[in-house]
Amino acid sequence: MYVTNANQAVDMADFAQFPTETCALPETRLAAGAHLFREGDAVTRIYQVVAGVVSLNRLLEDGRRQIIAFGLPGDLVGFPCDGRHHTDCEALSLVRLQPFRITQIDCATGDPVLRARFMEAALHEIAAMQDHFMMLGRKSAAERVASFLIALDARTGQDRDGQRRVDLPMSRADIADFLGLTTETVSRVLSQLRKSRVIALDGIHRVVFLRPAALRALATGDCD
Amino acid sequence: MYVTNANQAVDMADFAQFPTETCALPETRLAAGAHLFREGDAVTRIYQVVAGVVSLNRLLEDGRRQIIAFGLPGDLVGFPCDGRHHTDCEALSLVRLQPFRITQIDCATGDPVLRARFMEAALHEIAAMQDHFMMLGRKSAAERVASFLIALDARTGQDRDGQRRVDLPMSRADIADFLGLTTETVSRVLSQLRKSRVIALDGIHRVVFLRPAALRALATGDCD
DNA sequence: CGCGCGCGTTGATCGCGATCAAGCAGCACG
DNA sequence: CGTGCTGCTTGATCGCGATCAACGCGCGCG
Repeated sequence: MYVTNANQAVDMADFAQFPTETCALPETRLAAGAHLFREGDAVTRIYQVVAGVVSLNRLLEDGRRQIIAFGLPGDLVGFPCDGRHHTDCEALSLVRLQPFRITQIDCATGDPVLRARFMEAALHEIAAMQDHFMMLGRKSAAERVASFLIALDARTGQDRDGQRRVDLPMSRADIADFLGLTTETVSRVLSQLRKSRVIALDGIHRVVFLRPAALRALATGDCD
Repeated sequence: MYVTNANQAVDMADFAQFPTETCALPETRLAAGAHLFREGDAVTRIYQVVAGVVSLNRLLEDGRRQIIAFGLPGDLVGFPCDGRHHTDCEALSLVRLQPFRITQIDCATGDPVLRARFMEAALHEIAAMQDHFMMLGRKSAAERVASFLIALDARTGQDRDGQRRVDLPMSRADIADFLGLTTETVSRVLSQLRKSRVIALDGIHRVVFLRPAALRALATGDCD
């Protein structure tokens, strides 16, 4: 499920473990920057991300962008509504995808086990989006960035030398558009966290958690 | 389909038209201010709002509140995630509700038609939330209020003397918590729209659209 | 009728994050 | 090796919406 908070970190990877007979469609690849689908497109497939990262975007006429969710390995993307996609989906890196025919989801026909999984994924996505709402509507810039790092850590964080490390596979602009901020503000908050020894930056795209408790307190607003 | 934008205004009222045998549960009522369920509660029922309005809320430890959605007549509320509710649900007025057993939704057992309706409702909710994201992340205060009025009009607006009218069944504080603003800002924006003759206020809880086109332009940011 | 209370409105000020701008680091290219 | 480009960082300033405060209005109640 989508990058939003820790309790969403249910492992969906077993989706891919369905026998290929039920999948019936070969894995596809997408280069960084390419679009998997766009808002308004008719939905014929839904996809499970096998490797890489995608973003689900909404655009306003004047160019303002909001990233609804990042799709990480295990996530399902492409939920239809009235047969149409309601976001753009863009690859942020080289992405491998397992497609499923939308007809396999329809209630009349289709595989009941796959359908149940699909339902479960949709309900998890709703819960994940609810956390994201709190972030966008009520949290400060620092709280948003801290929440984001913690959510990403819960999904893809690694242990190394007893410290948590997390890769940021997306640009600062992508993070900003996800959090409802600007790239400048994201950069400033990360610098501030670095200066106060809460995190360290190991290159642009890797964060080391030096004081995870402080980060967690910041994320939930308990720091006052 | 929660109050979010016009293209969500699919009529869900036919949910209630299922023969009572499939419902099997009697309609319930809830007084204004009472809670239907709270975050963390085990999910045994989902509910369709028959009359009145409910809000789905998230709270932060320090009291900050975000309203995820308003549940208007026809809407389904109480989507489970891992068997738990992930929001509070509070009645904003006297509410009538049609409960459904969650077991009727499970894939193994349960009514397939009801299950398909439930799936459709969940997918619509996802799409509606995506619009709300753009609102919270990227729109100005005036754009948020205008978008809200237009979305509410699409759901519950009335024609009267050739003018659209819409009731606001919730308080200014509820609107503010839905839009990620403060009550003062909501009040100021409404006053501004009134002074510029875009809307008129017929009492505290009713808005008349004087210049719907201007309101629509404001909502989408086309006014520049 | 007087009073208190909750909710909404309006005004004054503050501060966070956006905006505008400059500089820097990494990297592909000839 | 130099050059240009792109993405990230940092600084200076601005403005929107939050905050703090006062007031008005409707309404229930003694």
